[in-house]
Amino acid sequence: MVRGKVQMKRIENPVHRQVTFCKRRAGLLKKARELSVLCDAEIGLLIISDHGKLYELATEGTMQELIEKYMKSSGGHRRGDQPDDHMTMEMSQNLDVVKEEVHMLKQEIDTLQKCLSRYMFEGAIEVGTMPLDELLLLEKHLELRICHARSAKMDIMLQEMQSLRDKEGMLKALNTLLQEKAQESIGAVTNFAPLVEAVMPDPLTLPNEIFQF
Amino acid sequence: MVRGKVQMKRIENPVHRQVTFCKRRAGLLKKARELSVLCDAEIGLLIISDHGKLYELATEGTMQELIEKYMKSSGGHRRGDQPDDHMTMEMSQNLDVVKEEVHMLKQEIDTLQKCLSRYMFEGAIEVGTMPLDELLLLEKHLELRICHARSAKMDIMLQEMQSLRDKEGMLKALNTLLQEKAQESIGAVTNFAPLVEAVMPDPLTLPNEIFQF
DNA sequence: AGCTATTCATAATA
DNA sequence: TTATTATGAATAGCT
Repeated sequence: MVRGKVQMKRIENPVHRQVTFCKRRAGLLKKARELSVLCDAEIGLLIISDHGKLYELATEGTMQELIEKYMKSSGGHRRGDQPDDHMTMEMSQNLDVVKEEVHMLKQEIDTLQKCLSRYMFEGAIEVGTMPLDELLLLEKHLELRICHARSAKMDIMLQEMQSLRDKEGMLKALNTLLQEKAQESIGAVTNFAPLVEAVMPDPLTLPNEIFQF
Repeated sequence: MVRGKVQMKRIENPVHRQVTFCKRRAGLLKKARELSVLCDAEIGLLIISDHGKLYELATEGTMQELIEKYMKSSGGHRRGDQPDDHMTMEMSQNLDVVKEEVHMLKQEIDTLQKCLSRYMFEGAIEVGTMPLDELLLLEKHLELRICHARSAKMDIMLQEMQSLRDKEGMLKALNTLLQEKAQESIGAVTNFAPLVEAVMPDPLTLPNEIFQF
């Protein structure tokens, strides 16, 4: 059963990965077909597994035809309007530069993801290898953060308490009013119990000491 | 809300169709990216709406590269190609696609960096805006991590204590040995004070209760 | 664009 | 692979 949110990173266990690949591939193909039918869209889907096996879906005609169509609509360039040599060279250089940039960016993302997952999840794993001074620093850092978190929590809870006290005041006023009205209409009848407090002790009027933070 | 099973046929109402197309297209692209990441698969996805608008996804490199790959692995029958023109067109399309990718990657880096700095340093800054449930979760998470850090610290300190006790034992043995030798060589002289303990009380022999954790 | 009540997809497991 | 099932995700119908 699905425990917790699924981590969006490569599944390292090969068996799990294979099973998940099977299932999600089926799901993806199904969704693609559904979108195609429901919304009258043309869809081409290529999936190459990590073992290099190819799966494909083309909702209308063949993949070849779809690729032809793609070439036409995505580029705007057709066979015929040839840019001159200068243009071609410039594009080629741009392409290299941009591809290089993509590579760098991907590396950066990789690093950041590792860092982040270390900070978010693997707190337990690497402390075993840390020297004492770093551990003391980490402990201090965590204590500080927990302090901040608790203080924020406290703020919220105090706000809520205040709002509850406000409600208490309003209810009490209402209570008094109702009591007066009741006594008015009943006249001679005395010792009429308060309407709200007669039912049960109002938790809002309990002493504040019960709030343990 | 979703009433009953969705009929798997073209949605006739153009507005509904457009809305559904948007939503499901986003969902399909997301699922495709997830499959690619989780299972290390290479995926190409082309969607052409009923109005002829093109949407695409290539998880690794460009759509063109993927199509090349597809051509090879699926049979490799192409029509008579004209390498020069084809090459030019491909580069031009590559450039657009790769630039798009750069944009996406930069956004991802931005997100990751924000996340990371939140986790590393700015614990105090954004907790003020977090809802109570997230705060409680954060507190728990931090408590767990501080537990691990403390346990690691404790391990190191216990190891050090053990090593100190070992040293204590060795020194005591040495002390005894020296004392015997001294008594041997001096002979008749009695009440010769132990060599080490005469200088100052050995801190290693103090009771263990001074270690306060 | 957001918001929910639902249906759907799927991770872990066998 | 397939089947099961507890859960997280996706989304249809409305605002």
